[in-house]
Amino acid sequence: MTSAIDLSQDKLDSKTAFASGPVQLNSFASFLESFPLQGEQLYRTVFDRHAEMIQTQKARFAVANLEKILTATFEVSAVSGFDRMSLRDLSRQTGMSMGAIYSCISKKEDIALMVADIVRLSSELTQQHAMRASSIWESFEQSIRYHLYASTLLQPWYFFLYFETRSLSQMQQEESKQMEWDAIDSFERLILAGVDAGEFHTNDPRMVANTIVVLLEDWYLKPWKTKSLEINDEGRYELQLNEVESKINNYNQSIIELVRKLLAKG
Amino acid sequence: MTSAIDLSQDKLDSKTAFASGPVQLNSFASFLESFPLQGEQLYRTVFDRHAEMIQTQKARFAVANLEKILTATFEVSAVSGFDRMSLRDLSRQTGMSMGAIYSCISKKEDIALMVADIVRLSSELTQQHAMRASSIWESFEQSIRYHLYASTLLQPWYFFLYFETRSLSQMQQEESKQMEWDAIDSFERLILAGVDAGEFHTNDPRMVANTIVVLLEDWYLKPWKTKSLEINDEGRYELQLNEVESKINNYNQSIIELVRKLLAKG
DNA sequence: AAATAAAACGAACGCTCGCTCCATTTATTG
DNA sequence: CAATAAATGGAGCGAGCGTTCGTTTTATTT
Repeated sequence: MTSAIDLSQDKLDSKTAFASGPVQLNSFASFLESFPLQGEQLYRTVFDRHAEMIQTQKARFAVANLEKILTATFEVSAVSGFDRMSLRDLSRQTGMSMGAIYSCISKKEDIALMVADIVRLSSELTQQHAMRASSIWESFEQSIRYHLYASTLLQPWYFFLYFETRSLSQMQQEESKQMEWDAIDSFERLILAGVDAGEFHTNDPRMVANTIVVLLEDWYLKPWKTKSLEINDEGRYELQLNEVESKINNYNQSIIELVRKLLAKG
Repeated sequence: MTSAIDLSQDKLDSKTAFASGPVQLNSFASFLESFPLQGEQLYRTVFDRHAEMIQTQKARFAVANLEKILTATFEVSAVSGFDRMSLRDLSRQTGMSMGAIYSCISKKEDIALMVADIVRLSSELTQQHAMRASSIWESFEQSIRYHLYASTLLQPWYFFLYFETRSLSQMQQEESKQMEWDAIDSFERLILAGVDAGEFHTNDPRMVANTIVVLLEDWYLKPWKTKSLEINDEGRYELQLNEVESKINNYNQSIIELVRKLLAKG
């Protein structure tokens, strides 16, 4: 299903994994066909980037189990928090034994580390993409769209990192904060470029940049605001892809309109 | 110091406690002189509203200890989260024995309950106040100002509730969500009234309302964005009141400007 | 000053946690 | 088929948890 660029190799080098073609932003559907961090590939990436802490050798097994573990983690800890989730809960929820779980991780904290790593990777992809646009305004639109698409697809991951940062080491916590700074900086730079080019006008570029970032966060932190974004039992969006597509478009359009007003001249 | 409307009674009825005079919004300084949920009065309110779960009888003792407990809770759990904070941590931080702590609470969860209750109370005060303004625009300004003042004074409380909701019961979690809905609804109603009156124009009143609420949340969730808002050892703002005053004014002004643009006609 | 009540103390209890281990069974691979 | 890897499932470890309670200290009243 979906993209399925399955390279079918064990221990794939993580750097080459993202040399895949450019991500398409015409629609969420085309994004799904080109974005690498999803489905089997997503968990394979987790496996590749954390091989040293994983005892299971064959990617086939590890990938399947990592999917179970992470999915269950999101389900349980969205309600009660990561700290309150015991590995016995996790064992029950995944249907795996403690032993099986501990052959995919070396300690509980590893789960949080994996999530943090993937979100950071996804954010890097987002940042990289933004540099490709031809005009400033297009760059704006693409960047916002990419943010929305990626954080919709990886919503539980983004959500988890935001609320469970404090389960990570201080250094990791700082890095998460830095991700927000980077996002704000990046939008601010765009705005300043637009002001210099005479396309925009604003007295407070940082405030506008901050507003955008905060609205983008709101999208994945409070999915209940735009309801019915629940995923089905298999964690797929396909069944209601049209619906998701239009929700994203609406929210995207709202942000764009808002930014347009905030940066209007005169 | 500060307001000090000390009624010096035990078991004061909680409802009469907030019949105090109207809250002043001319400046943060005048807000501090009129807002009831601060200093001794704040902890007395906690005591009054949770007397049934508190063993300590004399308000004098309970109030002093509640202050220690809550202050320490904010300090510890801001770093490591409420779940990771053990009552032994709390005992160390407060200098109180386990027994002393347990004569102010009946179980750990009570601490989170107390915080949730105060934040809800503060939000209610905010909502009530907004109804007093004479013009729509004034109502806007007052409401935003009140939000900023209250959430600055009670920053650790608001912050704690946001990040530790999942330590509460499902019902309490729903109530917290409802608080956000109410805030958005309230701003949306103001906007719609302004549109009807021909003062504002917008295609998406809810988006504007949501943006305001999210920016107000950002203020107390990410104090590091506007730095140097740290309170001193005694938890007071007085030493740098001028600085706080101008930070709030700046942020308030930024929001107002933003809203003005978003609701501009033509 | 003595008597009474309230508050503070902190060792101890029962329990759950993260984590390990291992004999056994099941699946995969050469 | 033999050899290797994965998964099972539960017993068990020590640590640390929230909570209790008999005792001691402090405060208040008589």
